[in-house]
Amino acid sequence: MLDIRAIRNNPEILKEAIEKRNSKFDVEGFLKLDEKRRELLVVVEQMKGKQNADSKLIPQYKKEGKDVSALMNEMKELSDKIKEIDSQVKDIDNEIESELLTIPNIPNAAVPVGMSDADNLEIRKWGEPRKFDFEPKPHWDIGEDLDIIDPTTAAKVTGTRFTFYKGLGARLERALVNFMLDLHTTKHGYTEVFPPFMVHRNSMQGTGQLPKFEEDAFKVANTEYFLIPTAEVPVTNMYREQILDVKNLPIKHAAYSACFRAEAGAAGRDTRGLIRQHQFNKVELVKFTLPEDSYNELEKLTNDAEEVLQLLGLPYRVVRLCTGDLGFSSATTYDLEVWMPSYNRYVEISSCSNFESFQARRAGIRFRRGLNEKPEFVHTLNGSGVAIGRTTACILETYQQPDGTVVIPEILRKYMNDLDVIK
RNA sequence: GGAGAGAUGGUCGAGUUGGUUUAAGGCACCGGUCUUGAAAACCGGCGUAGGUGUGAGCCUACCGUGAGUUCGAAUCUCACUCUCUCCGCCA
Repeated sequence: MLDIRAIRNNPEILKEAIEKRNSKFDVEGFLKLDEKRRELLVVVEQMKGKQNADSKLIPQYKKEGKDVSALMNEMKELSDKIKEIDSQVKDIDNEIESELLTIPNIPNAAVPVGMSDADNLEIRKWGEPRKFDFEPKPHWDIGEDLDIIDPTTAAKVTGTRFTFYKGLGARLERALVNFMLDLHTTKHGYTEVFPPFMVHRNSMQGTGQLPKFEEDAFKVANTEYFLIPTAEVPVTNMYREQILDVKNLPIKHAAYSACFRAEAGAAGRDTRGLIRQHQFNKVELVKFTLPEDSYNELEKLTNDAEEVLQLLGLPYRVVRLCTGDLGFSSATTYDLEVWMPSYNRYVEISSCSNFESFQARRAGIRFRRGLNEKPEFVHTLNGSGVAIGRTTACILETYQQPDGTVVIPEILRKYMNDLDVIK
């Protein structure tokens, strides 16, 4: 959510941001509404002032034995008028609030202007995609041949875009979770949390999934709960409606969770394999920082995620998302894209974003610089560190051998009983 | 799921025959006086949000959330949420 005063004082910035994002919003109409609200407020607050003052006279007059019926009548009339204007103000407030919730964040000035992912800017590359001297298989064939990934049974039990991991496949998935959590908690200084996998509506609104993108989420029937699309939601909302102690900043959390996404609108895309599932595993990194530190912390967070891929020996590149590809809540996003042999291109495996105060304002996450200072909004950041299912897919493809077996990356072996090959 | 108790500013806590409570008071915290320094004591300050004004300031709202009664609600009514205690069920 943006600061309404900032919009009022500088509407051009918002108009420009909306256009760059290739989005739509009636800024002028919004400002008119805001103006109308303030006009009404001036009137009604003055009336309330009179009401407060006059109502003090009533007990006084009564004590003096005066007749108060005329005054009472007068005040009844005033009260009715106040109620009427109050309800108008309330309607406008609700409208302003719901419009504010649909305005996307303002991209940082360094974000390249563009229409789609084709306009994203490559920042750096790490590693060389492997050259195969045999015909490499996609991970879904490797998984089926080794009997470690089984979407067919999942389709029978649940439906499409779900999978069973079996045997060493399940073990590999679990090894990756442990490896990533260990790396981030011991070497990078994040505190581990294990969050609820369902949250209520306000939390979804706090991080920006609602109200605009409800069709992307799974809602649990007969409850007001949503399955989390990412651990970002529960972990960021841990501190909602709270004033944080500046001494504790930055707060850094690493969280494993299953993630649930309806993937509405993705029909026909990535239908095979682990790339696009309704349920997948992810280790997420979340930070709460001082406003002046957030961009520096974004670099560090991105590096923390990159190290996962480096240690696993998976070639990747870092791109800076352009305005047209940037997520609704984000001011700046780096995507990590890992080389996926079956796709013959880089595929997103992590998304590291600085939301600045956008989520903090929605969720009411603040800090105070000093005891008598005004509370300010923190900056929130998060990034995948990294998506597990896509990592599994990439390992199977990258480390496959001509005989159909898969070499386990060195760093994972201690998480897999020192096994070196899946066969 | 059943029964009961509760929810007031950073924290503790008063206020519930509706009207000088204008949310008292304590603690914590901040500034000052005193002191070699500190403590104590004393004096002053100290919630959030919105509006308005060049400005000191002024006004309005907020006592878990949302409706309602009333000229007037922290206080009365209704619904809901959450917390605690006990019982039941359960991994």
